[in-house]
Amino acid sequence: MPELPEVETTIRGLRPCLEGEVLTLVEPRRADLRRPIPADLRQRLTGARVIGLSRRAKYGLIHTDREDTLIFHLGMSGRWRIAPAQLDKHDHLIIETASGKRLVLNDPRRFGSLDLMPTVDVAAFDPFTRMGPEPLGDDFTPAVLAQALKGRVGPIKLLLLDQKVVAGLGNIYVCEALNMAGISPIRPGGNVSRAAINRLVPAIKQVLAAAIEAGGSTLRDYARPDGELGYFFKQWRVYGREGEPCVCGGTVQRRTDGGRSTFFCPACQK
DNA sequence: ATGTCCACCTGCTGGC
DNA sequence: TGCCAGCAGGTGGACA
Repeated sequence: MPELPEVETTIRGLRPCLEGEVLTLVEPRRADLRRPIPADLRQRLTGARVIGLSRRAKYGLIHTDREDTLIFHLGMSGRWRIAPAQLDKHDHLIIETASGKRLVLNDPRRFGSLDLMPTVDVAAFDPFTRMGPEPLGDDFTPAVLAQALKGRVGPIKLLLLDQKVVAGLGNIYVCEALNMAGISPIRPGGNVSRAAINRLVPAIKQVLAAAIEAGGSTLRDYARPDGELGYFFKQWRVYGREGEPCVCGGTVQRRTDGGRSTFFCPACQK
């Protein structure tokens, strides 16, 4: 579920449920996920009004009129469920609003996180202080990426997964963008030509934008009252397609880099 | 600073 | 049918 496009569509899906709403119940069901859940979360959020929701990289932010911001990360398996028929054992946070909306944060593997910061201090949230640019922002340009890759010897695939280089990409979209740009995942970062970087930056923006588009429709499915989980759209070119044809006519292969699967086409990715 | 390995956790699938 | 290895969209700490 959760790379940048999934977090973005999650935020868009949560907005109609939360924006302008007063939180009447905020109930953690356990003390920790990846990190401890702030002990004062319930006290600080109950009675507050949500004034806005936003996203930074793969983090979702829920801002309240008490000058607090709830920062959530979905890890590998996190998702929000809207108006669930009943609680699941991995529902770790329950939120209810004055108008009767009910949401739960579900995360079986518990690699996600919940943090609460004064809104004015959000930029100082530790993970944010080390992050590179938003890939969909105007300040993520070929020149900026070229500077970040300069002199780096690690494979480009792993560098794009490094949130300090660019913030929000995950395993799927890195594989997809490298295929779109015709760049080998194992090419050393500093060895990616400027022409290739000029293809890579728009490829990243394009694949993320297309995924957000698709994610929007899937989230509507996901929010259905019957709880139908039809949200796992796939129109990937290489990810999960080992042995299948690439658009170039080559065959998609799979390898392991940094302990994670890489899907790529050796015929067109150089 | 950079690169590499690994731990964190549950659930699912495929092979025997 | 059961068991077990392997794998899954992420992050960050330990170590060379």
